Amino acid sequence: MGVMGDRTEPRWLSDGEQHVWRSYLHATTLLEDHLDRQLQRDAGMPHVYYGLLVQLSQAPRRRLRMTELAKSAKITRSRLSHAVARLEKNGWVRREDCPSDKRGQFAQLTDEGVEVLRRTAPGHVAAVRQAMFDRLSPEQVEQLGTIMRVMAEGLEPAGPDADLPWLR
Amino acid sequence: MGVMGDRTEPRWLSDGEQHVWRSYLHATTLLEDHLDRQLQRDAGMPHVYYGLLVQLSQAPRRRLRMTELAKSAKITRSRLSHAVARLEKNGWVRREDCPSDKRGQFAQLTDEGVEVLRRTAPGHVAAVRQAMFDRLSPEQVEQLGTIMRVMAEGLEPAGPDADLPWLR
DNA sequence: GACCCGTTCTTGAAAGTTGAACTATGTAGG
DNA sequence: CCTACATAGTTCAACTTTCAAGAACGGGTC
Repeated sequence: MGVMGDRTEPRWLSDGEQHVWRSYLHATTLLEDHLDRQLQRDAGMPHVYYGLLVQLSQAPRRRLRMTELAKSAKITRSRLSHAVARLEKNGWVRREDCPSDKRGQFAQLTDEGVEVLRRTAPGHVAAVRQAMFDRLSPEQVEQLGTIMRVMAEGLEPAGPDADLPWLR
Repeated sequence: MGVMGDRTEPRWLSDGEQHVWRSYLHATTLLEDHLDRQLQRDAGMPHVYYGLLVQLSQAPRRRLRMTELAKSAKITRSRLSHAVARLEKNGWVRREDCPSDKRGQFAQLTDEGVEVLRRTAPGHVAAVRQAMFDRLSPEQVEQLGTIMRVMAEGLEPAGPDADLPWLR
């Protein structure tokens, strides 16, 4: 295969593959919408913001540097800045200067933030369970885990030659 | 289990389940981000908008009623209105009045819209293939299809008692 | 017709996201 | 010290999404 200007017919998806792809899109968008609405209603924030609180709650001293939080939540620093600003207004997160690096900021989960999680986590887990784990057999759960890990490997940013595909 | 005010300890996710859930979130967000960027770069629109053009391209006379298009793309009518307005500005979609129902509108794919798809579809398919089908075994693809279908069933809006869970 | 109710689609404002530009700080080399 | 460059985080403008009205039509019923 040439690197650029490849004029050969692309390898379209087979009928089966198309069907799987559509099912994938269907299910993932429905689930993300469902969780977004559930959390917006019960916790007053979108799913991504909830994920930020969860990350913080599991970090030592319930705080993380902005960049680390962005990486673990797989969002841009820009997006995180806006998100933390909003969560700060709600009183769920507090910013703290990093003593060792004056550029740095910690995002720290407040007690109120912990309380929000304590109050809303059960409903969220129930939603996840109802949509996924209560409907799949143990074998399917295991298969799903394997499949998702494989897919993630191929998409890992800065993964093995991720930005140097011409070297493969 | 009580219907409301259930004070029993919620069924938290097991370690294995948590791991699968994280892999799922990780993979799906990475893939969606990847496709969004790929299409924004190569086609000048986000993934959802691209999906709208695809739906239209497969419809008879390359047109659909707004509500049907919204349903098949699983987005709200409001969102679709804004999206079609944007696609119309690009010249890729045209609105047409419905003769039989004066409230109705058709969204019709223009020749330019077809051309955009023709030009960008190969790259998009390649991205999907590279992220999913080239990395999974045929068995895994089949497993994924089954799993996604099962999950979608449980999330289907207006599905079996979807909004009446207390009757189950 | 007049009324009511449901459906179709649009609109406007607020919230969220993106990518690029920008500030401030750290780090390495001369 | 000074320059050059990298890193951490924010900000701005453009764009997208959501939510709550709202405008217009259709299909009854009286």
